[in-house]
Amino acid sequence: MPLWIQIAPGSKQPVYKQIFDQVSQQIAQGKLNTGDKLPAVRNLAAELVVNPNTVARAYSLLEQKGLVITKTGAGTFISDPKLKDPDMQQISIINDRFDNLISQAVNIGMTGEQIRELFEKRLSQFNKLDDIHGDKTND
Amino acid sequence: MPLWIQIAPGSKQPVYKQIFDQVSQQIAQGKLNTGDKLPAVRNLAAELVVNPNTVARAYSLLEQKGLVITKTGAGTFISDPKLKDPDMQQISIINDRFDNLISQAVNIGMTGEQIRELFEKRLSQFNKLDDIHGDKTND
DNA sequence: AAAATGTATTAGTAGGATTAATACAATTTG
DNA sequence: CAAATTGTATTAATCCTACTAATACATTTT
Repeated sequence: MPLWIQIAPGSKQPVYKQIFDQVSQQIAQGKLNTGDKLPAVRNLAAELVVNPNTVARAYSLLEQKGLVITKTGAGTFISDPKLKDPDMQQISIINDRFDNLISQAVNIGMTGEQIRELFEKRLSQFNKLDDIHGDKTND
Repeated sequence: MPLWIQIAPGSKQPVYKQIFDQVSQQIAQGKLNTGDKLPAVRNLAAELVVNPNTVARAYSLLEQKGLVITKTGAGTFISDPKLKDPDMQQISIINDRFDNLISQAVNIGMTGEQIRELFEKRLSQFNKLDDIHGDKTND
């Protein structure tokens, strides 16, 4: 029972995200280490009194972020520690760049729709390349 | 009858945004010029067969973006000539920035869907500047 | 004062996000 | 191999937010 997770009842955050955040945090804090096994989805679900699917969704997100590796029948395990915090830090940098870019676009008079069109056009250039990852597309 | 606005019935875009976009565009194209008066909210609403509040919201957005000036009792007028003719050079700079940003995101392992998710979230934050209306921020 | 205009408040509606119910698939274990 | 354990997939119910509507109010013009 290495896991200490608490769900805030009246929180604005969805439950699956609360689980995701707390596990992420505990990995970052070193309370969970590579190879550690997370509770089975049904077990954690029972403990938190939520639906197993909600836990499964959190685990799925964790795997998507590279924080854990899941093997059906075996369990869900903390993965390599190298992919952890830097990822989140990078994402917040990317968010800032998006804000800045959108702000510039708005300033020259573009509407949200026009900005989105531009973005989608550029993104489609890259979509071919990320086929290599994209087998777990369940959002 | 200076205004030519069409509402797409099955569009994904909300009506108020369609109105906003089309008026913006007509300003950019020079079909509407500083000082021109927009139709009264009730008149345009009747013409488009939508609720007056929907038109009012579009006008409100336009004012928020600095494109028009509204005076209760008088009407709504085109204001600022700054945002005409969206600058193509600027747009190509923005395209470059998008490429660069997407490239960075892909490099840290994000999928196209994840990048789009981030982008949409930041964009919606920008569109959510409706707060100048009233302080009914009761959420 | 009356008419014309935009504004504010409240309520109803639709669609997406979240969670739940249930069945399925893969792995482990005795 | 068979049963138990684990994660996955599919579908439905629920909840929440954004949008639209109905109505009353405020300001300016005439």
